[in-house]
Amino acid sequence: MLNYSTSEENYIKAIFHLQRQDGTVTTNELANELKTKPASVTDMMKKLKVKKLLHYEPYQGFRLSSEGSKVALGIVRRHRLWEYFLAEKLKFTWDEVHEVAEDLEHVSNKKLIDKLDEYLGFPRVDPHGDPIPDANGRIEISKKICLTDLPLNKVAVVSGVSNQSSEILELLEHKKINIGVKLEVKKRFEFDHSIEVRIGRQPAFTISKELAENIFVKYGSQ
Amino acid sequence: MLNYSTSEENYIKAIFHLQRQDGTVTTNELANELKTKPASVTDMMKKLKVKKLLHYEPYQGFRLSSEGSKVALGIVRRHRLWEYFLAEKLKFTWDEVHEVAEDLEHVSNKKLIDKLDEYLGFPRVDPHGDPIPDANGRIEISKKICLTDLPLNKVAVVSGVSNQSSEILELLEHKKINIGVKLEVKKRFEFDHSIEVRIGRQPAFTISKELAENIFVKYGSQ
DNA sequence: TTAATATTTTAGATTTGTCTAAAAATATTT
DNA sequence: AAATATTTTTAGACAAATCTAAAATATTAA
Repeated sequence: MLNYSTSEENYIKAIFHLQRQDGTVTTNELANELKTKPASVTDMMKKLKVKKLLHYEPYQGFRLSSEGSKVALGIVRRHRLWEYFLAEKLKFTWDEVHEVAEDLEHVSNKKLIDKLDEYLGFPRVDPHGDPIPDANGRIEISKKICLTDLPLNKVAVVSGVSNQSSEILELLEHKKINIGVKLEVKKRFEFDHSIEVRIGRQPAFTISKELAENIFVKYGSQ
Repeated sequence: MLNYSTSEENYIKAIFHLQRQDGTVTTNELANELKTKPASVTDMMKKLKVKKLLHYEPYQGFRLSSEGSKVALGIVRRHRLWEYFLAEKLKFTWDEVHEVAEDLEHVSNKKLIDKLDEYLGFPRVDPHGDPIPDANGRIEISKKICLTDLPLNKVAVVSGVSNQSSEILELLEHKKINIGVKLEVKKRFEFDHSIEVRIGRQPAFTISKELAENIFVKYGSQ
């Protein structure tokens, strides 16, 4: 595996994350994600195409090649292992780890990362609940979990409802909770086990324990 | 404390290490140390002078300013803490840690480093025996230690002899071991506790246990 | 103390990654 | 389908860090 610059790695990682929402990524999406300009994105896309890390034809958007995906999985692996280390060993809180891991992930010494993995006991998910790719780049397909078990502030995609009655569907329709909707749990109330949920950037709203028990979501970036 | 590029940090660190051998560092010395060209060194020296990290007049060599020394101590702290982590926690051998730490040292998040320090139990020296600066940049002045206790391959400076007899002085003179001479222990022999010593790049030679017990050295980079 | 040699600096070029402004291509609206 | 708007790309510039070759300065040796 060749070595890539910090900048190249950041582009690859961003495409990797945007890809699984769409399938192909656009220039503006990527520029927005990386807080850079569209012209810079085009420049970099040409470079990464030459290096065979992605599929790209002018004006057609881009998608990682299988080599590009391998590279991305390596970066994601480093990022998430460091996040786990920071939270588990150094006692950072879960919301502080991402920023620090953004820097550590670019140290790409394979032996370092594999030994870190071993030291940490081969963790399967990072502090946000995202799965950690193994040394061969394999990542666990995220399983369906009940909304009652979703960690706070973890974006997940609604993937199923167990009770199929018309009553629950009426309620789901009213709350605009459909299959494929991305949401996160903002708060849990001990009193009645109700849950405060937010869809995208809309205002949060509350759903009952009964409803939450019947909603299943998937999370994890792949 | 401002943030410096990886390249700037590597120059600052190299000057810091070369300084304590001489006092002022020359363009060629630094180019050699960093495996770069003299012209590149001059370019960087101008930049670091503007940033007030060093004292420099054309053709006169350079020396870190007090601000530059502070920055250098921060880099050395990060480097040595990571070395300690790699050896102690990840079970790297002492000769592998330097290379990996060269990359990790450039992640300059103060909270990360201070928490790492705490996690490691505030170690005083790295796996090569070099002292680790504390969170305020204070570094332990290295104490005299007996040549019998000097770790292998650790360059140290001869700073004293306990037995002052003319017999020992004759022997020391013959072996060219004088105060200020830099040497390292290459090997210890269990059989007679004799020690193989090397001065600079000259061929190694052996000294007896009796002699070694009377030679004291200082080590640590400051 | 000059002449030869070595060191250091300058001048100008190159690479990487970024930017702005303008042009080209694609999408959307009326 | 033509006009308008949006997106994407190109062209050209710039900063950081490096290099080579030539010029300036310092050191050494005759």
